Amino acid sequence: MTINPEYAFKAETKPGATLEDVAREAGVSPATVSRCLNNPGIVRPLLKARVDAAIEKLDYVPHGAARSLASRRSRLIGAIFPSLDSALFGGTLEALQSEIAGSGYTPVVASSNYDPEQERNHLRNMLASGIDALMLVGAAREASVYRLIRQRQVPYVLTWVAGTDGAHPCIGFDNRAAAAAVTRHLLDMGHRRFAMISGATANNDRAAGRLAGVQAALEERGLTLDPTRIITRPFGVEEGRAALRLLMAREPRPTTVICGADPFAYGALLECQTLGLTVPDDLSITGFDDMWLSASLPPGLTTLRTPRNEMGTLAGRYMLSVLAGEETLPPRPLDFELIVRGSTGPPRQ
Amino acid sequence: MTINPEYAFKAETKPGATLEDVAREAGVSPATVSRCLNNPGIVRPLLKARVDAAIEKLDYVPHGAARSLASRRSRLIGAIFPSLDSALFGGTLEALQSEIAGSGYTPVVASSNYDPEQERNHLRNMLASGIDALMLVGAAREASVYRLIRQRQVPYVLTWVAGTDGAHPCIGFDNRAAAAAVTRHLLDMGHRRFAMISGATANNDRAAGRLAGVQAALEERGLTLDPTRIITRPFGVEEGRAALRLLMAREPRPTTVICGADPFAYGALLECQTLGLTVPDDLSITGFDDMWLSASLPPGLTTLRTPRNEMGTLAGRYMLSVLAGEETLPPRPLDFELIVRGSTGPPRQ
DNA sequence: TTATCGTCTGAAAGCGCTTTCAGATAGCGA
DNA sequence: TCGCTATCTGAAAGCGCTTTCAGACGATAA
Repeated sequence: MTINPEYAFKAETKPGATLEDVAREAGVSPATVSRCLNNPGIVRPLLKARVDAAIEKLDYVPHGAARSLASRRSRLIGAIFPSLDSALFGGTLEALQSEIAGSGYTPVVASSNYDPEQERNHLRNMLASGIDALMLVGAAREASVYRLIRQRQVPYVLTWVAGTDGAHPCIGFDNRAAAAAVTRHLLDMGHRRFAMISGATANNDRAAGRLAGVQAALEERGLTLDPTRIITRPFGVEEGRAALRLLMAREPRPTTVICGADPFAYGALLECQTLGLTVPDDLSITGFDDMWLSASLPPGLTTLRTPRNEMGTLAGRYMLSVLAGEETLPPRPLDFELIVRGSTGPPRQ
Repeated sequence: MTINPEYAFKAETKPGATLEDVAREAGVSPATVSRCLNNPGIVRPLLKARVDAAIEKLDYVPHGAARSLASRRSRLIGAIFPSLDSALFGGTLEALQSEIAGSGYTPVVASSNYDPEQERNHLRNMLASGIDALMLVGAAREASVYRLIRQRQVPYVLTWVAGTDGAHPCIGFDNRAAAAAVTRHLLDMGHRRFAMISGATANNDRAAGRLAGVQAALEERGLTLDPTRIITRPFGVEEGRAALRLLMAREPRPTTVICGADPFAYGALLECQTLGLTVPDDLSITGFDDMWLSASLPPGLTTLRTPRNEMGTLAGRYMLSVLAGEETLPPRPLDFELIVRGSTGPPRQ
């Protein structure tokens, strides 16, 4: 394979026309060109046309850094996710991105790998690059992190959680209530022996909230979730599979397993097949998030659909509105929806 | 819920210490502070310590835009993906991000929704915000797009494809060869009646390459892929399901279905269950990419593992190295690997 | 026609940092 | 002790744009 020398770049300065060039070409002052760009309509149509022509002719692209410096706005919005390689947060990011793109903002993203230390580093980086606003996932983090953000006066919004009692602007849903809804669905069908496969709850208030929701709903009916019936694992199909095997190895077997995330449930369903268990007759299984396979994987996974795209969209809209200087209150907690499919049914007598 | 007034931001200017403040505090010149930040080691340890203390004390964070403007580097690397809500490109993004994070670069990302028009817009945006380098997926796009990039002298790299005959720096694998490998595996088992479920090939050279690879491998053995045996669909499980139903509705039925992406294959496998077909005895099925469920979904999906994380890592490394001014040649095409699992076997007599 | 007002344009001052260039300082040999 | 070189530091000039301020211009009213 021959290497085309055309792309043997050096790290050089880019030439490119400047606003001053455009001004000269159009026979106006730089100030006018700037106005055409940022506030057309304030400039006389005739001049505007001349400027537009000059821009076109010189193929002018404004210099972002210079703009940011002079205007004190970077047009960059930061977003830090716990992970990006699952479709879960990808949907939120995608939605956020489309929402803000139209307003000339671009997201800068980072993934923390569920590690507070990494999150903090990315945050520092982003603050240094002058992001105008920030989106985070979850509320559980050290107070010093929030202090850092507030000190820089960067508007921020937390997603995937709701109701921090007004301490932070949140755009999300109540994980606890959602998990309780799942649990009640099972209780109503007559289940009494529960087990749960949960994501790690340290630094993850979503997972913690879901666990707490299950426990609370059980206690409402005078039941408790035996700690040995709670398996905590990193998210993943194989992890769900292994967890289910563990749970079914001990008598008395649970009649239902609540999974804190869909991948766990996929694994659990598949393992039931392996173990020769019939779902839902031998065991009811529920997931969380209604990811792309939940409708398809037989017998269809009963799961809780979370508004993952909506959160991205609304978070974007919220930040844009704050940036526009509008008085904005974050919306109430978003709705979730229990999707009942074939994987849940009454327990066998 | 009461709203805490603490976060009723306005779009205000941020105060924050400047480099000059630090210089004053440390009793040195701004130039020295700048050097401490960008080129420590060139400055006397004693002074450096004083500066560090001042930075610490004032809680100074450098102003990214000012830096970019003065240094002509934004420390931003652009990445445009066709989509972000599948785990496919998420892995690449995640890997890219970790690779460049250590060097003080941050990715700015966008998703084009497989739409060239959107891709072009994002590109313009990114060029305007002064990205130092750019990662794209695939090679198929209008020449004018590449012209735009070259004109701005922005180093770029294409991923998920290989070998554009040296026209572009690529970090990826040969989709055509990969698909041919899958096909030969099936040919060697004795299959002769093939069908394919393919992603849309317009503006998607990965999908096109995979299709071409299958056709080429068949022609090597004197076979052809009947156009009516090729179903083209947007990626998705349900789409794969529907496509399989179509393919099996017509006699003579194929003995094997090659899927251009794993989600198709998941759908196909599930639909076989519905139709009462035994895999692989009645039908062999293959996927592409070895996504997270391929090992778990019974009977295990034979698929082609693509180096999706590796591409992110290497693309990041390549761009960093170009930015560092090193003479860099992009690596040879990356390896792929055929993962044989239970979903393929010899055709029934 | 002249005075007054409103609208639009241009001049110029930065935004906060990097980087060149020249000057200061210290170290060394003679 | 002096002069020279090698290091390190500081002064100052921008980087390309936004935005304030004042002035120019045309239009309207008297």
